[in-house]
Amino acid sequence: MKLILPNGDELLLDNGLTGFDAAAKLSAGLAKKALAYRLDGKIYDLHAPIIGNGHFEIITESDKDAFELLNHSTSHLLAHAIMRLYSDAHIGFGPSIEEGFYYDIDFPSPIVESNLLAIENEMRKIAKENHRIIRREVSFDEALKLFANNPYKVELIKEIGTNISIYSQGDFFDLCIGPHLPNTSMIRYFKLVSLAGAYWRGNSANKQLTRIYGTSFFSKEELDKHLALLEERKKRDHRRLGRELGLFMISEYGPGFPFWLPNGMILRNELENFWYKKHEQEGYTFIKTPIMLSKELWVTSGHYENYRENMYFCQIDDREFAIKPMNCPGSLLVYKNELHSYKDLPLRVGELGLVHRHEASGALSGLFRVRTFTQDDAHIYCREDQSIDEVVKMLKLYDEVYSLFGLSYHIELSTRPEKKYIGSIENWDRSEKALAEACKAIGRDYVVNEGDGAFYGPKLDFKLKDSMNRIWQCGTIQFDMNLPERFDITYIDQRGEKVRPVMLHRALFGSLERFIGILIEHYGGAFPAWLAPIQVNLIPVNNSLHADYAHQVASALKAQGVRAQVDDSEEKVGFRLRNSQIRKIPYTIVVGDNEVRDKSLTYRLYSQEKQVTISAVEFAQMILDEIITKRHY
RNA sequence: GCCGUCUUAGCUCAAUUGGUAGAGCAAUUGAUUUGUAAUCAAUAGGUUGGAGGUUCGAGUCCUCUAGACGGCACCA
Repeated sequence: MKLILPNGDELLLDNGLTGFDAAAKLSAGLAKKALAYRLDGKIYDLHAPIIGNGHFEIITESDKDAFELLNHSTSHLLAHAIMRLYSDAHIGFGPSIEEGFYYDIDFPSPIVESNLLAIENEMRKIAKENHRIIRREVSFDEALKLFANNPYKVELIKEIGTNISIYSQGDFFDLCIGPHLPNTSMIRYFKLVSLAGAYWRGNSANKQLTRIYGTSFFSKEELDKHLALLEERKKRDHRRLGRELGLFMISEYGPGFPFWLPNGMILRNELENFWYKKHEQEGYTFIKTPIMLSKELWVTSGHYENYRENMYFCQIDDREFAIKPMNCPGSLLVYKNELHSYKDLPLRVGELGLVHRHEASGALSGLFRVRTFTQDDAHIYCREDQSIDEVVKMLKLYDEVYSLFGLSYHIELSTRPEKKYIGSIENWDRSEKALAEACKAIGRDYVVNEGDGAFYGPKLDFKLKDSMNRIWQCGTIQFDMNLPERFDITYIDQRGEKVRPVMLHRALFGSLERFIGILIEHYGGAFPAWLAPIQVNLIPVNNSLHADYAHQVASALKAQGVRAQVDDSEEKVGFRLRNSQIRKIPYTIVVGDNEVRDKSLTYRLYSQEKQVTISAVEFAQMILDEIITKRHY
């Protein structure tokens, strides 16, 4: 066999030799560190004979796929330990995931978090027993016999049919495609993190199994670092910061219905003002449609038929009303309120619309998933030939806004569902192409989410990461091939004929609530000045000598729109400074004799120790500039 | 909605095998007037989420219920 190494060298091997042999031939040192090998992009176990020629590489700890290999093998180690401790348990799926691995297990009686330690200890024991991890292929019948007492594996075997591979280590074996590490002793630094329920095969009609999450690393340092990160994330949790900073609260009298507190309102209003201004510049007009509209409207829109279960209803006199779960029908009524000419298009109509949706109780989570939220919605009515341009405009706007916050995101293009869709395939193809072309036009990559479009049209979704690395959909751009028909909207073209316009739905923040939740975690509560509830906190050293000056400065700043306050409580400077830091106020200013004498200010930034003294006038200029440009200090 | 865990003062947490609820911070009051992350003292604060049950006795055990948390399912 002729193998091409990463550095371009060639390695000639005899037939039947394995990855181990190749690694040993390359260098004894490498053989020790080898985890698996890669041949033409595909990963194989070290035990596996190398078959064929191609690009060849030994995978070591530094390889991009090493983490996945390790964690997948650790999930097997977990299953091994479970089978030793709970011989009547049945194991399901056990893959590696982004930050580790999990294994779904059907326990005859539930286990609790405190059991994890014993399982972990058993895992360490097995790892040290130094078992070779071996792959072999078995026949369908043999596989059925091996897993006869595990209904989950039997189900899988029946689906796989042929070429069934199993991995074994010591007395444990599992149905698995692999690849795996060569030996259990390579698994050393891991931790079982949590316990949860999960439906077998992700289907809520199936039984719920117990999912054990864990994470595994090649060194203690990496593991410790990861565990420290988990702790840090807890500190940044927007629910905690929301309470500590007085941004919002959620009462048990209104699960999923957040209350906005004074500090949170400042942040929210700033965001809304920014949103209005930005969209005005982009040629949008604005409307506000009623929160409650007659049921018939929702029958017309199709929401009653499709989403009745998640809508709130009420009765007024003898008529049934629904609280809006979406803004589109309202927007369409506005569109139909007058005739439109082709000259009016594109029509960009924005609405910060308050919607209510009955989300499942178990789905609620802080501001991320709520039952009432404000969509920064807009509907664009345009001619078909304008649609790509419109999408390009939006993509640029989205990119500009997300970048302003320093948020990273990725785009997903969701295409026509296999069955549940309306409209012609031809229309779908055209719309999907328009979205894809718009992305290409601004050079943005996107992931295709096959068949994940809404029933009425394809969409681009913008996914942002929170501090827990959880991905949340925020922005969206959607083609709608349903509502224009249902509401029979038209415009008059050059020839005086009625034509159906293209309707695009879009939201940039998605939900203001969710977006603010993400911002809170993203900034760890230390907002840039333009969003900070209090921007400047002045601390007079001696209240009877310096407070007047502090108030003068504060008034001057306030007159220019800066949110400044004076903390002249009867406390030591150190104590007031500490409070200022805890509240994460961007600028804390201490004024004493020197400042009063020189008409200057000595400030320090949040979380920084450096003190800077400048004139009061200069300071005002500086912070105003920072606020206007929305810079992060 | 489902699986599991949890709920004690505004917050963070204590309270032996069931024996009748404590601390720190915050708050209030008083003293202190302070130069870059916690001045001192006093006071007040709780039907232990709610309802029911077992028991001589329940924060602790049981049942129901509400809410929260970690996931899963869902997310127009």
